[in-house]
Amino acid sequence: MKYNYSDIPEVTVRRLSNYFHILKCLKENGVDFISSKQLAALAHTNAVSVRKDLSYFGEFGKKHIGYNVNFLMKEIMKILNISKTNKYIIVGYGNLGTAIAHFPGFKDENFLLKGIFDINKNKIGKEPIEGIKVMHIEEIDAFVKENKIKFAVLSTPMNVAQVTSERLSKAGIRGILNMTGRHIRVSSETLVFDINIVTGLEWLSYFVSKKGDKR
Amino acid sequence: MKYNYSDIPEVTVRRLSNYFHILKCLKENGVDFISSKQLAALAHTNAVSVRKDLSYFGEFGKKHIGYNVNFLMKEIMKILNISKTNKYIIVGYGNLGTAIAHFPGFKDENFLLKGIFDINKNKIGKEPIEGIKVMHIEEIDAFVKENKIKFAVLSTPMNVAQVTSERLSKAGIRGILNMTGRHIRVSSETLVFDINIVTGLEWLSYFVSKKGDKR
DNA sequence: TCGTGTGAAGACTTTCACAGCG
DNA sequence: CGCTGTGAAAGTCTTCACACGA
Repeated sequence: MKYNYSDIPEVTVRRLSNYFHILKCLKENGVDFISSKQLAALAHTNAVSVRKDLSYFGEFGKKHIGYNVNFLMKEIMKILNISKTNKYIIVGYGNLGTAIAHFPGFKDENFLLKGIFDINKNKIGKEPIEGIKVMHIEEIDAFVKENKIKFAVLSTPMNVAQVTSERLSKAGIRGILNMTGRHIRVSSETLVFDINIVTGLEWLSYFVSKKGDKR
Repeated sequence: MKYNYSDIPEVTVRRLSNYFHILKCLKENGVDFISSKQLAALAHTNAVSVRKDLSYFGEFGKKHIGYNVNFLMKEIMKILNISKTNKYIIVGYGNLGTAIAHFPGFKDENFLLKGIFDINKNKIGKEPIEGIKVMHIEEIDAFVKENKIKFAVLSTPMNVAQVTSERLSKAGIRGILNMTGRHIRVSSETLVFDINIVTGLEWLSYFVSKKGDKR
């Protein structure tokens, strides 16, 4: 069946990214085909959910056999718009920025780091990664426009999260991955995805303490 | 009205953690009272949702006035079970582990780092943070039991994520914050919260590319 | 038989609409 | 009035049940 993009649940998109990471892992281990049931088990969900999620975008499976791992990966990449390289920058090069710059997940997934920005004089000019220099934040605007950068990972200290995100939005950044732990408000032209590490522990704290109560 | 814990939406718990971070920020800025509408604006949601979320746990607001920031913070801390200190450990002390160990968000929120574990001989024995030594992963079991640690942040390389998480679960860890980017499967005794940075960029990639289509 | 794809039913969440109270 | 708390309606997402094909 054919769906309109507006019919597609948000959660589906997030799970798709999940499936993709699992498929990548399976491919590395030489798995060629996988059923919705097997994929579901690995993704902590259920088979129908997997099939439904995929069915929003097309019919990728073969009856009796399941899904071709490699083919399904390529289809998900098309859907997520990661078939071609997406350039991104890191803004705020402290511990977190360093971790992200070296995180192996990005390299294999067509996200290409193009620049790092900070305000610390001692960091600026250094080249922590082959070909990637740390630049002063004043240079962001020109750099983003010249290199047509769409995505930024925001890893500055909390107290400058808001002002920095506004600058990114004005420079033309279309998507901000906000890891500062502070909420930011930007123009509706720019999308924000929040990753808050502390929230993760709080969620665990709640559910661990509730275990034993009837559910 | 009184609700059973099983009636409470999962999303509500996650938003609660959000509200809490915002309230903390407001308190620092000297704000004493806030309406559901104001809080909603800061949390990227709407007023009814804020009130409904809170109403699952009690009646914390004052009509005509709104919510007392300090009081509401304390109530949310009770709900999330973070009124008393929660001890946690970091497992895998690479770039990401380092970033988490120094992340300011944890300290102010009653999450107390008690130990760091790795297998790298050059790291073991060091004391990167006052009072916190890096220990060998072999020591985890004894340490967790002796110090009654419930929570662990998993920041090892992907290829050892599964085996390490099993070890944590066996040692008695009740909640794992999984930042490895790999899916892990552990006994149902242990809860897992996944934070995958790459998923964030993929989500942004999808929605940025879909902007302009009717929604 | 085994596994996909999918309308329809059911469950869960959000939003509406309004009572209640300072 | 202005703002909270909450049943009920609307909307969204998940699960059921089954058609279909290898």
